[in-house]
Amino acid sequence: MKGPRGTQDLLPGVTEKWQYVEAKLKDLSARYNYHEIRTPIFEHTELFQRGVGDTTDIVQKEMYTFTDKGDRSITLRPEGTASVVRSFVQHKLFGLANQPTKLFYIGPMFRYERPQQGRMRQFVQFGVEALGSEDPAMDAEVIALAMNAYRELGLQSLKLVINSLGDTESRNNHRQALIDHFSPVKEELCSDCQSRLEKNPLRILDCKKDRDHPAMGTAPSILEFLNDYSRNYFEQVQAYLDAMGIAYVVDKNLVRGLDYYNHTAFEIMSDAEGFGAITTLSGGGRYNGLVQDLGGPETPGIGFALSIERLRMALEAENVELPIDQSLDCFVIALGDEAKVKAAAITEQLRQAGMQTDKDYLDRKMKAQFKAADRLKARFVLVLGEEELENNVIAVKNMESGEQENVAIDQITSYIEGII
RNA sequence: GCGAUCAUGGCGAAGUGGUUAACGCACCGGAUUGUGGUUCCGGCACGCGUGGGUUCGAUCCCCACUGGUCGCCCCA
Repeated sequence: MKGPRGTQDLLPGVTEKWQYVEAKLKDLSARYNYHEIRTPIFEHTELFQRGVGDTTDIVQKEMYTFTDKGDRSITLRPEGTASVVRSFVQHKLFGLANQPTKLFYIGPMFRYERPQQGRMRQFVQFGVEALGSEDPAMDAEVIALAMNAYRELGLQSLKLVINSLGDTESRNNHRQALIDHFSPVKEELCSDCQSRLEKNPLRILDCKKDRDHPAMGTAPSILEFLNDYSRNYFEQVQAYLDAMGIAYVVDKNLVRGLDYYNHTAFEIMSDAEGFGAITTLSGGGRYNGLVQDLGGPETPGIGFALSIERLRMALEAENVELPIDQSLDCFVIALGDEAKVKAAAITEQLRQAGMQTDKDYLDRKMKAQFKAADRLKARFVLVLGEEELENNVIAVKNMESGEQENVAIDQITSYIEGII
């Protein structure tokens, strides 16, 4: 038996790394005053159709959708924002005293795709959403948080790319201009671009095959279509980033795959060696119309999401060692039947006193028990044999120094507490 | 969804149309009747992703399926 395609089991040895990363992200969120929200991993299919957008790849071909026993169309969430906004509206969080509402989430997402390194059918995203503020400083805060998530874990080779998609008006005007621009030469474009023309004309600008087509150079840029408000907003976001000392590049061809984005869009990519075709670590942007689209009051929002899998890939690509303590305080060795019983009691006593303690359960020879203790990185080995039992002591060996001494059995816990 | 490639013990990795499927690491035991290392000796795949087919006979040939990886698409 194997797990379904595109899924993975996280086993002891790596779960510790995940826990470390997750704890870091939660700590980071707390410092920026973002609070955790947990939403269901499945939702009504309609939420994503309306929220993410009917024309997106996610909705058109990547969703895990099924009908439940009550004949409802259900979808495993492919991303986090739609659910968070739905919850924000449903529970009327816009009415709370503290605004903007700053939320973070972490959990599994599902997309039906052809898996490869860094692209899973079930993957874990951490993301934040700030709802209720249309301040360029808010955009900068979210970007800063995203960058720090990587920086604080030790990553160096990062590239922050930003762009503005403008407000809805700017965006739609630009889209139409692109369609007008490329339609006359549609037949000369590659098949991908011909379908992009309807779906997502901005993508054409990114095409590798049609890079040299004459229409490329003359294509209208989004920046030309930004109205005054949009242009000014984008400039202010950059001013805030500059003030915070966050380096970025503006890429006017940066397009996000989800329909709800407007104004600020950004992506963080890894420059590290050994990254394949997939270099995007996280992405986000502003979505001022989404709350209203999902039935709430007109409320601006901005957020981003990162994949823990890709974050961990980046850590490995940059050879970042996470400071994970895998040692054990004590390992108790028993020799003889009588000692075994006493050793079990002492082990339990040490554990209750807070020591990470283990013992042998395979009736191994003393030598083998020492090897086991060594493998487990035990700091102290406690040996209880017939001699010790007779004298009511237990031998305590410091595995690092090699020193060993006998300690009275009824003193053992306080003795260990004293030296640990 | 399209194209390519791969699949042998816990891990890495040889291999051949035909008696007992190399080797390395790890693990277990012994040399060393109670101390972690080294060395030496021994043990460890009724089995070569799954299911069919070809054949006197297949881990090795063919087909399908499943899964991994890479590229495209797209993204996190």
